[in-house]
Amino acid sequence: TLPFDIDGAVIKVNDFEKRRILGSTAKFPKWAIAFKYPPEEKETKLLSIEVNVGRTGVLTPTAVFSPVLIAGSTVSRATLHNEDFIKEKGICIGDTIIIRKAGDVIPEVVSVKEHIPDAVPYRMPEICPSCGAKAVREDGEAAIRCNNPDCPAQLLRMLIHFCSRDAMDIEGLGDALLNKLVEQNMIKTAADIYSLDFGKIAEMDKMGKKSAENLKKGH
DNA sequence: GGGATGCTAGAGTTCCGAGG
DNA sequence: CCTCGGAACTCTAGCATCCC
Repeated sequence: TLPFDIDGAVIKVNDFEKRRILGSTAKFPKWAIAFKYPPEEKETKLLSIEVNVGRTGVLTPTAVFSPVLIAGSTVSRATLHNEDFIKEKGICIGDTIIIRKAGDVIPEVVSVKEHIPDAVPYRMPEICPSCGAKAVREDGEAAIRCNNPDCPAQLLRMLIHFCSRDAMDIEGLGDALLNKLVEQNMIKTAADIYSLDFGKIAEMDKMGKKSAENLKKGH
């Protein structure tokens, strides 16, 4: 009966002394828990599965589906985590799938509603989509990895991490510019950041001027 | 002012290691 | 064996900032 929308409620122990006794873990109090309403679910068609290479070389499949409006925004992609997740759900390209937004934020593939007549189970690539090296799944692991230390996709991810706020905190050097620098072979290792041609960066990118200034400061 | 880019919040899954 | 903590990875919206 509230005059505004809510997505759930927090249920708490209604006694300060009991709260003190219960305490908390490193992340959450043990005396309160979120109660969320089931998220809105929508049907859509799975168009393709993209495979991305992360910083640690893990190959992560991403579902690309027909855009659907759900929980206030249009969604067209969702992570599929790994090969086991795809097998467990029985996901095939062309399927009608059910998606939702976990916590009203993160797009998630819930299940397959219907297969196309000649559906073929999806198989993860045996080579890295970025560098072409053999992709390996170690015993007992869910992830498939590219172990090539010179893989450009891994290098890019590593650089993004290296420049990020939690690491070297180099303002102005974000995903897009780093992507260009890697594509143009101006960076081959993280250490190359410190021997970049600042003038050239400023020429190739309008944001480059600021990046160059920040890099010089950091240097 | 418009376009490009940087950055953050927020939730869930998986994996790994530590400790009880 | 179980629980916990932390890291990695995924997504979009929306605000801030910068340059032309």
